[in-house]
This record gives sequence, structure tokens and C-alpha cells, in this order.
Amino acid sequence: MQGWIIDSYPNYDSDSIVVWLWTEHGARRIEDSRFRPSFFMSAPPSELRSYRQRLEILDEIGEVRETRRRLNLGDEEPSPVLEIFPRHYRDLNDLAKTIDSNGGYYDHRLYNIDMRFSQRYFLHHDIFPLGLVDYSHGVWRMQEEQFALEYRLPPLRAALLDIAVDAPMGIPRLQDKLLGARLCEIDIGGSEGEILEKLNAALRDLDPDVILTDGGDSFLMPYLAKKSEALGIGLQLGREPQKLGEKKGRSYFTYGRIVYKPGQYLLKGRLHIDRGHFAYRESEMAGLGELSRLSTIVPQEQARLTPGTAFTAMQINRATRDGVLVMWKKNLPEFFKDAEQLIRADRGGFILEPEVGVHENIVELDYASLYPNIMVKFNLSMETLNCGCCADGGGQPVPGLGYHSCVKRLGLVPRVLRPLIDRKRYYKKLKKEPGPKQEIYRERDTILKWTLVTSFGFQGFRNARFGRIECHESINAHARDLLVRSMEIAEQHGYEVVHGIVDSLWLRPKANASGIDKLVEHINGAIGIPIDLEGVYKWVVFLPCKTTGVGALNRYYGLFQNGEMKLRGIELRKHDTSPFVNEAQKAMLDELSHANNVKEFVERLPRAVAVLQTFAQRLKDGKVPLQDLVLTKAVTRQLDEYTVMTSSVAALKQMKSRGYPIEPGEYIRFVITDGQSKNSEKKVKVADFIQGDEKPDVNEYLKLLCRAGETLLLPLGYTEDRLLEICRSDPPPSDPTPAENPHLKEISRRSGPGYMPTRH
DNA sequence: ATCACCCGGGG
DNA sequence: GTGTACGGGTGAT
Repeated sequence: MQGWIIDSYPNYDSDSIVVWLWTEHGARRIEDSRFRPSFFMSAPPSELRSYRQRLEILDEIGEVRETRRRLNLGDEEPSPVLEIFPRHYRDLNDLAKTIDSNGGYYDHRLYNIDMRFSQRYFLHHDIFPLGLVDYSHGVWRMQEEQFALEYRLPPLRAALLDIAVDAPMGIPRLQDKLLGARLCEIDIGGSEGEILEKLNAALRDLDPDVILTDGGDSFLMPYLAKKSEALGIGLQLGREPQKLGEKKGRSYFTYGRIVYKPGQYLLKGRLHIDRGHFAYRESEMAGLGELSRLSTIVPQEQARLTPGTAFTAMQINRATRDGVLVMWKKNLPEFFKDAEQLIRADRGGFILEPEVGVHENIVELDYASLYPNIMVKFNLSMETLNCGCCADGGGQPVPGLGYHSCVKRLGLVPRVLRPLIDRKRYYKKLKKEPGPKQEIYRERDTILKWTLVTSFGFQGFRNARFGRIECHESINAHARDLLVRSMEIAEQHGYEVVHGIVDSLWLRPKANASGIDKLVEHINGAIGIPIDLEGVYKWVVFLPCKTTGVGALNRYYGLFQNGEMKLRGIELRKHDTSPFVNEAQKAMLDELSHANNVKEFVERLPRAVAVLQTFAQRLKDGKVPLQDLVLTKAVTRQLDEYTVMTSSVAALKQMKSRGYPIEPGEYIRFVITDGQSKNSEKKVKVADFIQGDEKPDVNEYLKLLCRAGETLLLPLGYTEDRLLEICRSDPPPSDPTPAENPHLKEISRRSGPGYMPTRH
């Protein structure tokens, strides 16, 4: 039987692995009870036998074998270890905890503990999800390479599931009445019980492979699960009966902020995918599939995880295939560092302060995937850094840190990254060529880019499975060194370096400057990591720090010769800005985008200010819909942990008083109705509770509007106060609204995190 | 003035 | 099941 693995999970009741295969003739369920997961324990050779005898007595243990495995990535030779087979799947984790904490074993370590059962099964049979496979007489045979560049996914049939819920409080709650449901094109109505029964029937008839939802994990699924239980009507959303398990949601710290992750509602044999989940949102099925194939995490789970988790899974797979065990807990002390070394090592990426103001004819060069490329080029991995085999001085030195990396053996991180970089390069090239698979290539490229971006951070993460802080430092040291060397080459070619951050250079060609192609070629040849021309700016404005006036590092906007605009750090790029202010800033940029050089830019300034004025007038006339004034703020802690009465806190109070507590990591959306008020009911109005008769705080929004204007125009002499003065007066008689710049529309659509786990 | 709090990142 | 560190901006006290 040929098909694609679309789902897999352990059956804890029968100690077996279930695999769902998508075939031409429908989905097939395969249950394999032969698979026995195991984990490993290392100990001094003299103790192994007695440990084994003690372990064998335990009820939870089925078998203990003495065998040999490599314990560390850097080990040449395998060491003697015990391989432990729990009697039941569900015992594995508890058993590991028992042995680890109070087993009375000394000088021992545990390996291969926290791996998914499905991932263990895939590794054991050398198969992977969403790859074409043959299963006959209990034997798996892959029909394609895991790293094949060209492959196709099964034509999964997806059905969008949505429900209508009565919401007397503005936002639906679990106890509110179910009014209807919609599956694909099928509208379902009737009593609550009828709706559930008709939904069951519709799913049986339609038999989709994928159920798509918007916010399924956070509301739709828990709501349906509760309804089904309350009414005593079983609801089967997956391909086998299951209790829709409530896994509790939780908040966790990631990407520098707290994220709320709702409980997972995983279906069996059918994929529940929330369209708001990261991989699907960014790259749809093609990107999710690419990631799932490479990480061997089944798509339904991968959809809820970050590319960083996928990267860790890839490392585990690589290590396991290399015959190296994966240590349960990382326990690698940092090298001793003297104070001076610490200061040098902790300095982050390279930064050169830009000249504030508007500049003409500036060239921007960017390194593509700089950090992953550095890891590959300099062979940076936990086991290759300061390796013993190159300690005699033959290693690759790390600039300024006194470390070295191995020149004899390729490290785990480069081995995992190399194919990812190659794949990304391939898809990036092909996505530009028109054809039926163009969109697929684009999505694969996008998800690979994210995976590469997060791979760097993992090196410095203290809990990273294969991370090491010195690796992180070394990558930064190489990055600084490369950028400085690139700058020197640019200067040799007659370019003045205007601004530089981490992996980008802004250059001003002098009269005698050589061509850009020649410069790029020279840098590529000398550095060995591809640098690309991001574009040549007709004009670009480097913005000052509003408090100190010196050049800010990551705040600028400019117009490329091809008509595209690049914006960084301004209101349009921030997700908390209201649509009204976004539109105003976009309209100002639309106006400025008609300028082809600095002279025209300066001439157009009054028109940009006039645009701002018309927006102010609409606001003063009460013509701006309340929905356009909604601010969206991230919530970072529980309500009682806040000490300052900000508008966000007022909104949180309002939510709570109506029975909607908000968890850290969720977002809160509200309109400011009286910025000065200390009363949470008067100060703001939560977006979902808007009746329509509320009045926004016009002065507050005028201030926000003019501040967005100041952000753009401060280097050109327009402060917030000056703009406020202009905006409080009447606008000019004629309407100077210019034609829209199509590239700006593109930008504004993307300005905000698409995934906002708020309730409906 | 100081503290509290939120935002960004890639195309 | 999970990137950190940090500059930047702004509001409350």
C-alpha cells in the first residue's frame, strides 16, 4: 500500500504506534504493536552490571540490555550503556524521573528520554511524515529521499469549520448558546443538539483530511467539547472516536515576550490546523509540509510549534542517525572566562551609528542568512568549539576571543544547517520563475528562512539541547569581523559607509566609486558568504532617537529605485498602532513616494503635512469609525501584577468585570475614550464591547496622529507640537490626497502579528 | 526624574 | 514545551 504519512501517535492502551496513511483510496489506519521504545543510561563500567540487576527488578521495566553507544557528539568511540525498555509506553517518562532523582545511582546519566513516540518510530524505520512511502507485510519502504528538493504532498482535502455563538456580552463564552455551524459550504442550523448531530453527519459524508479553524484551540474546540459533554451527544471530529482532551493552555516566554498558547485539540487521523498558527499562517501547507518532512514532527503537532522546535528535532534526528545518544538534561559548564574576555564576548552584533536625516543615492547590501552561513563556514557547533583535536593551534581561530573551532570533523549544527541553506537557496531562486509551483517554492522558502533565523538564537539559549553560549559568542565575533572586513572592501572601492547593523551595510558611492556589481563580487570572493544588493535608495531617511537626537539604529524609511519602500521601526511596523494612524502614516509616505530625489522629497514635505491635516480633520469631525481607532496591546502578566493604571490595564479590568479574564500572551483591543480618566470604565472601551455610541478621546488620537507624523519628519524640522498646532487649525481647501503607492498597501497589510489569540 | 511597560526582528 | 538582550518610545507616578 502506497501513500503519505499524515498523522501518527502512540496508543497508550495497547502499547502500539498508530500511523495514518493517505492513499488514493482514502485514509488508512495502521497500528503497529511491535515497536518498543527505549532509553539509555550511562554509568561507570564497573557499575553497569549491578545497575542492570537493580533495574530489572522494577515492575515498570520490561527489559534491560547492555550495549554500546557514543554518548557525546565529540566522542570517537562508543561507551558501554544500558538500554532500558519500559513495559508500557506510558511508564517511560515516570521511569526516567524515578531513576534520575531517587534511584540511588551515582555518576549516571540518562539519554533519549524526551522524544516523541512518533519521532522514535519514524527514526527506527527511517521514514518521515508527508513523504511517499510503501507499507506492505508490516515493512516500511520510503519511496523518496527525505532531502529531495522536488517532491509533492498528498492532495489533502481541507474543510473550514466555523461556528456561530450567541454573544450577549459581546464576546462568546463557553456557556453561550450554539446558533449554528458551517463546514466548508455546508450551513448547519437547528437546536444545539441537532447542530452537533448534523455536524457529525457532515463530517462523515465529506471526510476531509484537514479541518481548518480560526482560533480552534482557543475557543471553537473547547466550546464544542463542552457542548458535546453538556448535551450528552458524542461529537467525532477525527477519524476515530476520542474524547476531545482538554490540554491546559499556558503562557511561556519566547522571542523576548510572553506568548499565550491555548490547549491543543489534536484529532486522530484528521488534521486540525488553526489557520493562525505560525507555520500555516506564514507559509500555508507547503511550508508546514516542508518543515514536517525535515523535522519528522507530524504536521498537526508541527503546526503548533515554532521552527526552533523543528530545528531541535532535526538535530536530534541527525545525532541519532549518527549513533549518538541525546542527553536528557544539558549539563555543560561554561569555560572559565576572565573579565576582559567576558566583555569582549558579550558584545552583540556590530553596529555603526547612522547620520540622521535624508540621504540620496544610498546603496544597501545585506548578507542573506549571515549567521547560519557563519556556523557552516566556520564549523561552529558545541562539540567543534575548542575541540581537543585541534587544541595544538591548528584550529580555526575565532576573532578576538581566543577560541578555535575544529578543522577536522564537521559539527552537528553545520551538518543540519547545510542542507537547509542549500534548500533555501534553491527555492529562493525558483520562486522567482513563473510556473505552477511558484507559490509552493515561495512557501518553502519562507519557512526555511524562519528556521534559519531561529537556529542562531538556539545556540545561546541556556536550555537548548545542543546549544552552548561560547558558540553564540563565536558566531557574533565572526559576524563583526566579516562586517568590518566588508566595510574595508567597500571603502577601497570608493564607497563611504553611512550606516551598518549586524548584517547590513548602507553605502554612499563617491565620485570615483566602482560599480556595485564589482563591489559585491569582491566582497563575496573575499568573505565567502553571499552578500546581496538589497537595493539603491532614491532617498532614505535615518531617524534620530527622539530623546537624545542621535541616530537611532533600526529606525528608517526609504524609497528604492524600483519604487518599493522599506520601513523599519516606525508606527506602521508596530502592531499596536490603530488602523487610523496606520492609514495616516501610509498616506504621508504615499505622498513622499512621488519624490525621486532629496530635492523633490523636501519640496513634497508640505503636502505630506497637509495629508496629516486632512486625517486630523476627519477625526475632529467625528467621521472616523471607532473600529479604526482600536489599539491592540500585548498582555504580559496577570491583571493583579500590574502596578500602573495604563489604558491596557483599564481594558483588562473591563474584560474581567464582564467575565473574560485575559491570560499573559493574549492581546487586548480597545479604544481610548478618556485618556485622563482613572476610571477603567471611562478611560477606555474594549473593542468587543463597543455599542456604537461611544465617543473617542479626540485629543488623545490627535496626539498619536501627530506623533506618527513627527516620527517621519523630525529630522526635517516638524515636531509633534508643531504638527499639533497645524492640525488644530483648519485644513487647506483642496484635497491633496495623492495616488496610492501599491507597495505601501502591501506593507500595511502585513503590519501586525496575524496571530492574535484573542477570543472571538 | 524615575519607573513601568510594550515593541521590534524577515520578505 | 520553551531564543536572549536591548535600545527605543511613552505613560504614570
